[in-house]
Amino acid sequence: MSALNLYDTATREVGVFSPLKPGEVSMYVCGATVQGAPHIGHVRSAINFDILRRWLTHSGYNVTFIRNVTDIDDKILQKAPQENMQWWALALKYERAFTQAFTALNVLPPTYEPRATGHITQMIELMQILIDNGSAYAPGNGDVYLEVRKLKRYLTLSRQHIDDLQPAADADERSKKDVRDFALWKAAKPGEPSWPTPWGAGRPGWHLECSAMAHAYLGESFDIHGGGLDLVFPHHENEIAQSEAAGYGFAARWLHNAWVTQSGEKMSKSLGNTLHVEVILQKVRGIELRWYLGGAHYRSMLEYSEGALSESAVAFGRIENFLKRATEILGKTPPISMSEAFTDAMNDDLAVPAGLASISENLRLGNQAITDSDASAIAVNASEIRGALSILGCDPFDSNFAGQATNDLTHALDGVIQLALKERAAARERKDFAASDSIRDGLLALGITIEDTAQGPRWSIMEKS
RNA sequence: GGUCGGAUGGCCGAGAGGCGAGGCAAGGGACUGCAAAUCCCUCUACACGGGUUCAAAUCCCGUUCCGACCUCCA
Repeated sequence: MSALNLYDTATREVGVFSPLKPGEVSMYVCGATVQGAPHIGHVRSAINFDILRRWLTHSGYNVTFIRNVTDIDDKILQKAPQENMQWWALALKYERAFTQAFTALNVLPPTYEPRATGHITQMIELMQILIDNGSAYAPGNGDVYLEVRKLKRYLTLSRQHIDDLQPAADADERSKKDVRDFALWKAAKPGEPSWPTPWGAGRPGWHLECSAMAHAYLGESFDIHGGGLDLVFPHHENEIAQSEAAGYGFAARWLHNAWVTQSGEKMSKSLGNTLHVEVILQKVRGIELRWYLGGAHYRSMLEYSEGALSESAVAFGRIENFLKRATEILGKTPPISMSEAFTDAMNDDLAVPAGLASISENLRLGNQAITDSDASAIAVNASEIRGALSILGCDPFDSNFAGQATNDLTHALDGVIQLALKERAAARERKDFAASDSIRDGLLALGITIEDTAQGPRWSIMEKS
């Protein structure tokens, strides 16, 4: 079996993944700033890292997966009065919206999901270390800054040079020693929430929380730090700066997912071209949206289009249909197994598109096996498809997606349809095709499709398109 | 100005020196009373101009166009 290779943003190379501790993987992924409803770009990121996590777990690692929630920041404070809410109520409202979206898309809950506001103590401890060792300074107005010129190295992840950066818009901060210095802690303005610190009351700067929380749950060094490509600078650079200045090793490997775009442009709140998960889920099922978003390579931009989404949903339906038929023929849910082709694809920096090609091959062979009534070939291909789908988080047998499959109503419905099919069979027997077709058309009008197979007619309920 | 990504067939989307990933659509065929589903076959590529090489979509140089980040972002 091939070994897992992963890209590293820091080296810009794909290399063999070997964890710091054998058998254990520690992962920190930057989660949402809960200031609005999740759009499909947000959940794409979550899905990408969920696939990585599932693959690591499948590969035998014990994965500790931390994904934070940023529940205090400028935008949250700014939006709260607009929605006529307390900032903390707004934050929790959108945190729930994210959780709901993740559940609908079968994103596994993280091992732990720390909130920034719950880790002020750890942030103060970190700032104390940074001030004590001279890396940070408090000018006395309640702010605390990291002095970037003192760092041994800075901007190595994004490979920029400090003097080449465009001057910041807020460069007129007089209390900063250098305009590039960034805030660890922001002094509270009147009416803003604040927490007391030795340097004055205020609230966390954006970057500090991730350094503090990664340290709290994963220690001084951990295996993988992930997030969206747009976090490379400044967020991740500043996390590195804080953590390394404190003497920590921090992340051994950096993974960044690319964006969902529309007309070539990144989906973002400021552009107003966002597509909320909630809205898309009125068009396709969660499992289909996940199949679409997870199908692109995580480092490739995914150009959203409604056509591509619905095409993708149809393609997924074909796979589901095969699994359903295979299950009927085998008389049991096919067990999960992993094909070599899919394994190799995933080990090659999570080459999901190559993995999809292997699923297509399984599907073709599986359908052929149904035609040939070759039960063992049906079983092999169904199991391998299920195995691949389970890693992609799109296993239709997954209890997160099941539920709607079998219940008393379906059972009753089956009985009713069987009655109709019996009438239809009789009509076909006497070559009264007008009658048999009117039964089929009648069922179709109710959203029930009839297919005649070698094993007899089978029915299914049409999915919403 | 600095840093970085991209341009592949009608469409979507991989690949990163040699065998044309895969899917959708299209055309043909098999199966079927007809459908549906499924299978088989066929077809169309690497933005442009140079170069390196026995061999370039892939490497190098240049050009054009698109996009991202430069302290709000997944």
